[in-house]
Amino acid sequence: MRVSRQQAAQNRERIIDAAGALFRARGFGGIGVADIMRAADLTHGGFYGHFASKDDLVAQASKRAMARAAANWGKVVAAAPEQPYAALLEHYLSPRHRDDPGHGCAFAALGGDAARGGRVVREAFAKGLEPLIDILAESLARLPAKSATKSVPGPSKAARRRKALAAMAALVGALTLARAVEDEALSDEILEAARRELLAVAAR
Amino acid sequence: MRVSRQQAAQNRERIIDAAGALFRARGFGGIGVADIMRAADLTHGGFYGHFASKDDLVAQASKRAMARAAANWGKVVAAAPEQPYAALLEHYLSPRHRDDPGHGCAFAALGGDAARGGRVVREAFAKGLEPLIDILAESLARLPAKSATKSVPGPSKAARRRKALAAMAALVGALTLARAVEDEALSDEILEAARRELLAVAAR
DNA sequence: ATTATCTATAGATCTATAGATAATGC
DNA sequence: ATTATCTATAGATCTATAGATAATGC
Repeated sequence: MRVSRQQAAQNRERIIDAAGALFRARGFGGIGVADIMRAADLTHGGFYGHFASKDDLVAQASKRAMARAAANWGKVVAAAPEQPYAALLEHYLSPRHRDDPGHGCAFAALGGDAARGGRVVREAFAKGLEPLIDILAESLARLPAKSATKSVPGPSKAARRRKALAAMAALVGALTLARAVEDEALSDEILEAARRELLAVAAR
Repeated sequence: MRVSRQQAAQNRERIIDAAGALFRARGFGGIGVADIMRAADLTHGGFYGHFASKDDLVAQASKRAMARAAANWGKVVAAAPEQPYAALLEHYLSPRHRDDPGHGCAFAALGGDAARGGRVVREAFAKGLEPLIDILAESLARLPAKSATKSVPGPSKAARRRKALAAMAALVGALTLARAVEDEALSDEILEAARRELLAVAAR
């Protein structure tokens, strides 16, 4: 039953990936170690050879989900060099993202859980937020000027970071609300309102 | 050990209030029926005389927390008739609110949990959102005009609702993020950024 | 020989129920 | 007599660990 060192390392990766999806879909407390191991095609008992505790896995899986998000955002921005900010909004606030929390943003799916979590988990969330803020700030700097006649200087670096933090909050909140309400028309309305207002603000 | 009909009704209220605080502080799954009953100074077994199930209590407690929020927002707005929107932002995005989730906004504390919850819970969240949106929309309509010279018409009713939904998303997201990150400076920065940007947008 | 995984289980906790108890309210 | 609450417990589930097993890698 024993596997090679390389295979064991791959198994560990599979556990983290399975956990990332299951935690986002069901919450940190909503899924057990046994179920995660089963999803990774391993048995329950093998878990503690890979991780010190469930909380350890929670932090690892959260970190990876956030790093994946940053990579994803990078691709979205690169694919729309003319209007990276609008592309990010479209990407994040889509019904598709709303309807698949297991493969979506960890802040929207697990922000509330993280708030009640331990120090290690909350540290991971603090670290994982920064790259996303950077991408948002960068995309805000590349907004098309509203009128070519006025050549006002763009917002300062501090202002861009501030706007990026506020935008991130709006994204996370909109997705959270859109998922929390049973009413689908209301859910769509929330996504649409956030998309439109964020874009209007950025166009200034 | 039996109590009067009136006392029993009061006991029921105490259970709902205790649950409201404990759920917001620890999540729907993070606290058990026995603990809630203990917090209400009752024994575990008595619970099922008052509620059909834990999920029933989850919905009741969520409803009450949201109704309380609406009443609270109403007071905040009434106390600052000159700038109700700014007062709401100040109130919601305060470190005090961030540091006491047990007595704060149910959407920020339990939005993620609700998204994974049953139909009854999600219906309660959809219903509970509307009064808050109404108060936000109303307070947005009473914004001081930026310049008295231009007498532009205010935003339409539909536009106010859209702006209210986007603002609500930003509030919930900012509080969620501020609570999820371990870094206190970053947490303060998030609250401050959301406060400032939301106000700037509203002043247009 | 080492070690990645498996089987089995201890110990804790959680929802829900059954039956007993005792005070209220017709 | 009714019923609000209590005690006690069934049955399920969850984290973590102990010890066995079997294939890898020195």
